[in-house]
Amino acid sequence: MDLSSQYNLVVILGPTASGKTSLAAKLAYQINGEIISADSRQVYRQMDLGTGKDLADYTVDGVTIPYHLIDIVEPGYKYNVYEYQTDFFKVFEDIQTRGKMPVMCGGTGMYMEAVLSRFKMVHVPANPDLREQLEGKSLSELSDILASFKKLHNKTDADTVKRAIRGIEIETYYHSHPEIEVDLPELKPLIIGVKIDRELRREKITRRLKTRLDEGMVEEVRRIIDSGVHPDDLIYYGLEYKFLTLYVTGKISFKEMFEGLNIAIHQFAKRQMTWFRKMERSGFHIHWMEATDPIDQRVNEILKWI
RNA sequence: GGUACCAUAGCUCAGUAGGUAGAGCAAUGGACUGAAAAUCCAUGUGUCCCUGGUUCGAUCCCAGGUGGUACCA
Repeated sequence: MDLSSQYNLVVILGPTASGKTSLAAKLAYQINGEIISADSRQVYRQMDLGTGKDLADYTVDGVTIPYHLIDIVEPGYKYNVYEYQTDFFKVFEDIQTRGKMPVMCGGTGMYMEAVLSRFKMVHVPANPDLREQLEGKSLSELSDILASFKKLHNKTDADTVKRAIRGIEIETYYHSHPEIEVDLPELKPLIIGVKIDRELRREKITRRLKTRLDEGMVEEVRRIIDSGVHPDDLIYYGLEYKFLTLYVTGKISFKEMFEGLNIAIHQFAKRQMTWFRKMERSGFHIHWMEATDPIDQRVNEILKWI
């Protein structure tokens, strides 16, 4: 009997600093798998230390496990859920074709859910006529227009003029193409969650932040800015890139940067857990495992389920 | 050693004409469909430093302690 017939995807999720990458790599090594990253920031090239890429984690016993959707776009670009979903399924089918097991690993809840819930998302091209028509309207006018639609698809936050216009654009497209259907592959996922005690998680985050600063995280940000990426674009990536850019451009002191960033990462980890709990409530079964349990023991346990 | 000022939430501080108290930050819970490491919503938190006095009643007034800060010696 083919063991891989029960599941066609393994998912490893968890908050930042839970050690999910090493677990995913070790597991992939055992099951002839390849990793599909689900991280909205590791898609960017050059943003290594700040996004915690830890590429060394993908090497197990001298073998480098193939990984995907890391280093695929340039800093400054605005990657999004739609692109992620498209890229994911492309890679997913490719891995399947080659007879290997896809292992999705990451902490970006919305990206993972867009895949697991197979959100209906199609390419919506820019609509120049519509954009011209909406030009000059205030945010509240745009919000009213957006609200007047009987929502078919788009539920994005319309908190800036640009996003509101894009929202209207997407909504308009869906209304004028009601026949559109998306055909996504069936998923039979085994979902593993790595949980870590709250206090331990905070300690690890702070320790890791210090290490990465020692390793040159400030220089990395400086280099990216020098290469021509506008500081504002970097700030919008949040966390490390936000606080380090503010520090590098002299807006805040080192102390303010360190303390503010440390707190922000703690808050981020909390939000990640909120998302995972919601996924459970909405019907996804997550097998939780303790981050502090020996990694081989955890891998063996997962192997039993597969 | 003397003088002055201070002591209230995890932190920084406000306040009570004497009726046991409130902001910001932090923390915690939640939302999330095209920037999601973003963005947004909700919720607490207390020997008001200690002891005594005045008072129906003291976190607040008075006295003494203790600790801190500044200046003087």
